[in-house]
Amino acid sequence: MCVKVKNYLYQSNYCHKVEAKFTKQERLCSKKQIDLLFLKGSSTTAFPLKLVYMETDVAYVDPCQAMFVVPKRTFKRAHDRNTLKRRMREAYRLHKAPFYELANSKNKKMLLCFLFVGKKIEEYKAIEASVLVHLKKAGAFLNK
RNA sequence: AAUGCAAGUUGUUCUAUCGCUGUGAGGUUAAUCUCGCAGAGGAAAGUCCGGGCAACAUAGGGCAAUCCGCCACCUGAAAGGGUGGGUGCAAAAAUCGAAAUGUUUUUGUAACAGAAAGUGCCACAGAAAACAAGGUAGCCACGAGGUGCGAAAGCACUUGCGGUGAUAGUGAAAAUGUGAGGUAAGAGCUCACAAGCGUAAUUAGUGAUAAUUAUGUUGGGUAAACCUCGGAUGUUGAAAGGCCAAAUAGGUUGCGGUAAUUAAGGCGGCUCGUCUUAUUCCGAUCCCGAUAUUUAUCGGGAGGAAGCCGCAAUGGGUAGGUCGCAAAGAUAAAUGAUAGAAUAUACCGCAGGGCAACCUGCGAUGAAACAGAACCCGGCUUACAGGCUUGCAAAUGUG
RNA sequence: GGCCUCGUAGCUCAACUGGAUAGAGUGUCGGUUUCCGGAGCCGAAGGUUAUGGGUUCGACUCCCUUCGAGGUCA
Repeated sequence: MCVKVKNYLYQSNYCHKVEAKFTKQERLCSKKQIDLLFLKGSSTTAFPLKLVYMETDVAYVDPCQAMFVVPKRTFKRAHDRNTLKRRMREAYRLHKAPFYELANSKNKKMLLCFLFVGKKIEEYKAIEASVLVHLKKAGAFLNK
């Protein structure tokens, strides 16, 4: 009995935690899909970031896949690029849950790509704000 | 005590929440979940060197190419690094001396083998930039010519002739320096001394090298120009290389079918293959004949191929997976984000001490340098906030 | 990850085997010509030869260091 209760608890925890996870399946890795996305996807900007997005019907995409890009042209140092990517990923991870629910309810699948357009290293809060704006816009696209 | 420069060393810690990568155990068919463990530097950087490792090549030797280059010892697999010494150059100080110079000491510095094997180059200026050579500067009046005087010998003057390479001049650099002889004037032309260099011998030293003696010689610089000498290196790099099974359209080969039949006999390794004879078949090719409209159809002969379909094999291409691969380890590339707290230093404020520079205590602020592994090691180079240690520098304050 | 090439006026390129004020076109500025503009003609400015060292009497050139740009690989 005890084990069953424990398992139940774990499952309930899992339901809460899955909202804030970012596993490998949610990352956009396939080169073909990336090429497609940049060919056919539409885009929006809100200052430090730019979002390129697109609908798909690929089987292995659960609700969405996302990737984060910082151009080497503006940031020469590897560690600057790393910090920016980490901040972007973190912001997306914490705020993606409502977007996922929307997508699941509409039965649609999305590919997302966040490009860093700014030329200075931005603080976490600025990035978080722009990610929120982008997610709202993508949600509006889903609603259409 | 503070300031600057150089070298060495160090290059935050703790808690909470939510995560990331790998891995072990457990549950589950599996996806995945839970728990535990591990997870970025002194340079991970530049890729400037040297290895390991891998594949290929390889009788032996040479050429080419690249790298290294005073000596001894220590360290290292090697490149390299360290300590000490030698030589050259530069600076400073001391000393001898009238001075130059020399000697000694200290500090810094050197891609520090060879320019006397050979080739090339050395702008402009200058006579000349290297087997020497020489002018309307200068010096000379010996030789040659001319003029004058003179009986002649000779003397004097002179030179678009001649001699000279001392002086001046050029240049980054000018053929070793000083003195004497010598001479028309001069010149290593001769001699003495000194200096440099080569060779040989002896002595000291493990050695680089130094000293002495003998003998020869006066030969500019450049090897970070080619080059010579000595030493080292086979070539290519993880996109190396091994393994795996799919899909796609070609190529080649084999078998079967489309359509290649049947019968008899011979031979062999005898459920099969092959040969001969007779018979049958043919849509591709060639030849002949007939019909008709260029084309097409029909008949006969030669000939038994090519094409198409299926299966299998083979080699190459496209695109993957996995091993290589790690007590960090991926392949759109992890090692984090947020919140709170602690402390070092700097700055600010207040108080105390001190003649002063400054020091001590309390409060507020609260990590902010350079920078992110991709096969692994060792070195080199470059970047670096603040702390600590050591050395040097010039000037100031106090005692 | 390995390897290779390049960096010169605002721009595009020269400068021989080290030799002297680094040159040409274009652009800029000034003058001239024209009623005005353009074109033409004349003249001028503009360079730390990417950076910092070294070799040499002398470096765009040779050697080393760093920075930046570009290319290439089965």
